[in-house]
Amino acid sequence: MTTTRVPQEERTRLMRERLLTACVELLIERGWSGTSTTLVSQRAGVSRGAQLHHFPSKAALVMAAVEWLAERRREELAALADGLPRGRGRTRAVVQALGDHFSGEVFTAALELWVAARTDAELLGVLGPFEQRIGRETHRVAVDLLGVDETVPGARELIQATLDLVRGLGLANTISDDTARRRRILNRWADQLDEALGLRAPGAAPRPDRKETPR
Amino acid sequence: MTTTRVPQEERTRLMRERLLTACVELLIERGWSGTSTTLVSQRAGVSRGAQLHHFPSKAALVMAAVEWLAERRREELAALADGLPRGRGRTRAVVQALGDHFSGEVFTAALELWVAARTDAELLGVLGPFEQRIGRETHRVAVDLLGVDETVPGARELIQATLDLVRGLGLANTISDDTARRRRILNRWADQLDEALGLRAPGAAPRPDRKETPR
DNA sequence: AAACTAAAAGACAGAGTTGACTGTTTGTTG
DNA sequence: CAACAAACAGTCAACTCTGTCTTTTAGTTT
Repeated sequence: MTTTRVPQEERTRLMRERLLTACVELLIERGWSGTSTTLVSQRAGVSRGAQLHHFPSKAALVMAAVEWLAERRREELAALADGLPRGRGRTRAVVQALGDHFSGEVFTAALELWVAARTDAELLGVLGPFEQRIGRETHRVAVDLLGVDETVPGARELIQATLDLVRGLGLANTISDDTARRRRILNRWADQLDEALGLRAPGAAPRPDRKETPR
Repeated sequence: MTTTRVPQEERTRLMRERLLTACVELLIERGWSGTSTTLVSQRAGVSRGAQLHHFPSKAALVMAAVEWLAERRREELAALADGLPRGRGRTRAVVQALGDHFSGEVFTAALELWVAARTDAELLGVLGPFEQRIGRETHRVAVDLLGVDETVPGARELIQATLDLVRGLGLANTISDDTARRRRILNRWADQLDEALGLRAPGAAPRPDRKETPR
């Protein structure tokens, strides 16, 4: 009599995914305080009972969302590498791409969690370690993409500065569309990086073959 | 029979001030979603009725808090100028001071409002113009303090980048104490600024000792 | 001092939130 | 196919939040 056979494992996976996407969508649309469990279940088209079955408390739901978002951020970051020019305008392209990444919806959602975690010990306990890991990974990606030699004194700090800058730009972008300004600032910044890190050798060969790390 | 004579004007001023400080304190301690009107009146030691008399709605209270905070930010920023060395380490000192400003409590409170405003049209309507004005003022202060010639192409963008950078660092500082890292990054960036903007006369020794800052 | 107005207090209604709880359906397993 | 467990549905109580309303107190004005 069972019309369609759906194994439990799959059903669970689907339910959880629906709830988590709904949760993140709400985070983006209505912010942390506007994301109630009731709304999440409504938007996900899931009954309250089912929701409470999969995530017995709001904390559980949000923590799962944190994990899920982290994965999304990682994916988006990885996709960043593709399609970037390799020669002359490399640095500018990389920096702009980072800027876009930190001005997207995924970052917005993360920002909501970030700010909420500041005053929510439970959330901070989960988010803290994740952010630390994501931070390190992002740093590595940036170093990779730019092809920077981190043993040069001060180079590491400049990369960190670059990442904190795009974070700041992302913050500014939440309130008003800041794209044009961001473009200008980041282009200038990229030039600065080129000069300071000798990616464009001062006076001569544009960036001696610093072997590009693959992937 | 009246034991202490307090004119109405003064009473009003005091009440409003108590409520606003309580509101901002709560913003810092419990974040936007943790700042309920009930809590504000409790913390201020003001009855619910009195609160509603002075601020007939939560929106009214928060809007007044926005104004009040803006004033505080202005003051803090103005105080920044004092006590900064004038000669050699000027740029570093200025940049560090900016970094500290954007990592303080006042910034934290503003950040809560900022993020909340993203998904709250009414709040955004009030905060938007304020932030724009404060942004412009901060930019001017930075230009002043650094003594930058903004007619130089690209100089303006570098100042903007500096401010967005400290904003990003401020954001990072909310979750974990980031002081040491911030110091390093900003020192490095200050050197970069000196070089790029010719604040240190070209021809003089370009920063001989890159000794790592202690602490 | 009486009349008037602003300030302050606190109770209350209405809406919304969270999570517990009971019952029903669906898949899995012996 | 019978027994069992997981998944799903929906109601309910306790709590919190906001803003209205009535009442009392304190300062101002004539």
